[in-house]
Amino acid sequence: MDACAPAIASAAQRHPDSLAKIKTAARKLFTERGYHYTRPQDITRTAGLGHGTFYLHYKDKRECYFAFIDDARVEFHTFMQARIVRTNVIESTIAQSLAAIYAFSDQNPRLLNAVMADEALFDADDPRTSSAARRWGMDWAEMLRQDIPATCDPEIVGQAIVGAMYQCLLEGDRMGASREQVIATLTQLLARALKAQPD
Amino acid sequence: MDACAPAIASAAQRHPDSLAKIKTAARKLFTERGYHYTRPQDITRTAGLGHGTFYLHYKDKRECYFAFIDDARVEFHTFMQARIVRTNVIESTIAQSLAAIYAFSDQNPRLLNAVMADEALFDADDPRTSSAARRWGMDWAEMLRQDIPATCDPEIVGQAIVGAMYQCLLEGDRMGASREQVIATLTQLLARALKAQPD
Amino acid sequence: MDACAPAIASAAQRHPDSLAKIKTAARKLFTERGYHYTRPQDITRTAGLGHGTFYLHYKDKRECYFAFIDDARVEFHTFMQARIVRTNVIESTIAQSLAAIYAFSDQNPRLLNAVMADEALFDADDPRTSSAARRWGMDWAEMLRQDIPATCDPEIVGQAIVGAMYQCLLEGDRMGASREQVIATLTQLLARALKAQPD
Amino acid sequence: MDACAPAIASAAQRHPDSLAKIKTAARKLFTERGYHYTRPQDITRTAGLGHGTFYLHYKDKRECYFAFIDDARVEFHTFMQARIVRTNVIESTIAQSLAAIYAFSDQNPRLLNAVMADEALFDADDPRTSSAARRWGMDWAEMLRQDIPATCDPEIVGQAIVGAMYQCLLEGDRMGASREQVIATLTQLLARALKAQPD
DNA sequence: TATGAATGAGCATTCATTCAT
DNA sequence: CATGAATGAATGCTCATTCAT
Repeated sequence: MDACAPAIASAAQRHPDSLAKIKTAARKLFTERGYHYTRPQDITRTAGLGHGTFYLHYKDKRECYFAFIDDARVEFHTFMQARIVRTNVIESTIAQSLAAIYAFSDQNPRLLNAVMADEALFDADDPRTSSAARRWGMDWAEMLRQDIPATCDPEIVGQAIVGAMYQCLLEGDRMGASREQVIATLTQLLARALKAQPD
Repeated sequence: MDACAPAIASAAQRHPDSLAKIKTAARKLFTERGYHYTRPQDITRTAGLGHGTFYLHYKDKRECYFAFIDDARVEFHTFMQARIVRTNVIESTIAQSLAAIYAFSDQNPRLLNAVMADEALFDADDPRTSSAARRWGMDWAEMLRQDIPATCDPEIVGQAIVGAMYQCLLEGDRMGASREQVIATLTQLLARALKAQPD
Repeated sequence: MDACAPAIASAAQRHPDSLAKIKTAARKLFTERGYHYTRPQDITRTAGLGHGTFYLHYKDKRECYFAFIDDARVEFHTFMQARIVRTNVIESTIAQSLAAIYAFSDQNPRLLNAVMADEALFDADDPRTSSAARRWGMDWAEMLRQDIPATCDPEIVGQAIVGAMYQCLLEGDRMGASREQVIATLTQLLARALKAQPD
Repeated sequence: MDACAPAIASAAQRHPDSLAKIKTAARKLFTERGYHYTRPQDITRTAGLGHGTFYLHYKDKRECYFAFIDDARVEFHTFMQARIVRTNVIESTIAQSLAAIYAFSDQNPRLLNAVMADEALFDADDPRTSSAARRWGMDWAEMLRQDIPATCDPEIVGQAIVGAMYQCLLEGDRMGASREQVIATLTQLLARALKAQPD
C-alpha cells in the first residue's frame, strides 16, 4: 500500500504547473487560429495534458479566452510603459512608441489583434472589459495633456493616435512601406498635429 | 401577343426576390450576431423561406458571408464617395468625411465593423480582398496628394487618417464625448497634421 | 392572343418524348454511378428537361429505377436469345454464349451488374422480380435438359453455369486473362461437366 | 504494491469495449440493411453508446464500412481454410467446401453478400482491396493445380468454381432445391469438369 | 490533481419531392 | 405537358463538456 504513495505523490507533481502550460498553449492557438477555430482539446493536447485538465482551471472555453485576453492586455500595457520615456521632444516619444509596437508585434505575432479586438466575439451584453485600445489611448492622453491644444479633448486625441498607429501597423506590411518609413512618416504627422500652434 | 409577355415574365421567377430576402436577412444577422453566431437556418427563417433555399443561392455559409462583406464594402465606398466634396479647405473635407461616417454608422449599425474587419475569420491563405481600410486609405492619399508634405508617404498618411477616424468612431460613444466634439477635435488635429508647415 | 397558340403548341411538342429522354439519362447515370449517387435532378438535367418532368413519368425515384432494371433485363434476355443458336455441339453453344455476354458488356458497360444484382438495394420485403440470374439459369436448364445427367437438377446446373460465366466476366479483366483464354477455358470446363459420362 | 495494479489496469479504459460494441452493431446493421440504410447513429444506438463515440473509432461512416468488410473477408477466408481438407478425392473436397459455405451462411446470414460484393458502392477509383471472390478463386486454383487440365488457366477455373458455388447458394433457397440436392448436383458437376479426361 | 473515453445537442448541408406558373 | 424555385425532413459529423477512474 505504502508503495503506492510515492507514485501518487509524484504523479501529482508531474504537472505542477498545468495551468501555466495551458496558458501558453491557449495563447499560441488563440492567436494563431482565433477563438472559434481552437478547441479546448487542441489546447490541452498542445500543452501535453489530458482534456479534462482544462476544466480544472477554467469553467469553460470563454473563461479561458478572457483570461488570455486579459493577460495579453496587461502584458502589452506593461511592455509599452516600460519602453516609453517621456521626453520634452514629442517626436522622440512617438518614434519610441512606434518602435515599441513593432517590437511587441515581432515578439508576439498576431497578438495585437487580440489585444485590440473589440469583444465582438461575444454578445455585447457581456460585461467585459472594453478593448485595450481605450486604455492605451488614455495613456497617451495623460502623457500629452500639456501638449494638447486646449480646444482638444485629450481622450479623443489619444484614441486618434492609437487608431493611426494601429492601422499603420496592420496595413504597413501589406503596403510596400518599410518600417522606417512608417515610423518616420507617422512621427512627423503626429508631431505636427500635436505641436502647439505657432500663433 | 402582348397577352403572352406578362405571363412569361411572371413565370420566370415565382418569388423573384428570394435572393434579395436572403441578402437582407444575412446582412441583418451577420452584423447583429457575427458570422459564427448566425446559422444559415436563421437567415432563411428571418427571410421567411425554407432552409434549402439558402443553398440555391450560395454554395455554403462562407460564400454568403463573403458576398455580404463585398456588398457592404462597395456600399460603404459609394456612400463615402458620394458625400465627400473636395474643397480647398481641408477642414471641411475632413469634417464632411467624419459626418458621413457617422451617418453611415447610424443607418447601418455595426456594419462598419464588418467592412473594416481584417479577414481574420478565415485562414489567411484565403485569397480574399483585403480589408476595405486599405482602399479607403488610398482614397485619402489620392485626395490629399498635393497637401501632403513631400517627405511623407501618402499611403501611410491615408492609413493614419482612416485609423484615427475609425478608432474615434469606435470608442467615441464609449467615451462620454459627443459627436460634435469628436468631429471638431479630430478635424482640428488632422488638419494641423496635414497643413503645410509655415516655414 | 392567337400569336401565342403556335408557340404553346410547339412548346408542347418540343419534348414529345420526354420519357424516352429520361429513360436514356437514367440508364446512363444508374449504371455509371449507381442508385444512391444518382439524383432525379441529375437525370432530368442530363436529359435536358426540367426537374418536375421526372414526376410526370414516375411516382418516385424507386419506380424509375425499377423501370430501368426491368428494361435492362428484358434487353439482356432478348440480346442473349437472339445470339444463341442451339446446336448439337455443346461447346459451340457455350462459346457463343460467352461471346454474347462479352458483346453485351461492351455495348453496355457496367449494365450487367445492375441486371444481375440481387435487389439488395431495397428492403427484401419488396415484392420485386428476382434477379435476372434465375431466369437466365432457367434458360440454360431448358436448353440443356437432355444433356444433363439424370441425377442432376437442371435448374441447379443452369445456376452453376450462369454463376461461373458471370464471375469469370467480372474477374476476367482484373486477372491478366484475355477474353479468348476465358472463353476457351470456360467452354472446355463446362462442356466436360455437361457431357454425358462415357460409361 | 499489488493494490495498485488492478486500479491501473482498469483505469486504462473505462469501457474497454466500445469499439467491439460498435463493430458488432455495425456488422449487424450493415448486413441487415446495407450501407445506405444504416446511419452511424443507428450503429451507436444499437451498441448502446452515444453518437459521438462512433467518431472516436472511425473517421467517417465509410471507414467503418471498410473495416467491417475487411473483417468479414478475413473471417470468411479463415473459416473456409479451416474447414477444407485437401484429399485425393476431389468430390469430397468440393462437397466439404459447399457444406462450409452453407455453414458460414447460416451462422452469418447475408454476410456473404458483403464479402463477395464488388465495391460498387463507392467510386471505382478507391484503392480498395478487390472483392474476396478473386482470392477465394485463387485458393481453388492453388488447391486444384495438378488436377486441372494443362490447357486450362487455373485462375479462370478457380473463378468459375467460385461463381458457380456462390450463384447456387444465392438462388438455391429461391429455387425449391434442398441443400443436399445443391451439394450433390454441384459436386458431381464440378468433379466431372475437373477430372482428367479419360483419353 | 489528472485523465481521456464518452456524450448528445447542435451544426452545415443535401436531396427527393411539390406546385404555382 | 413542362418547368424549376422552393421546401424541410433527414443526414453525417463536430465539439464543448462531464465524470468514473
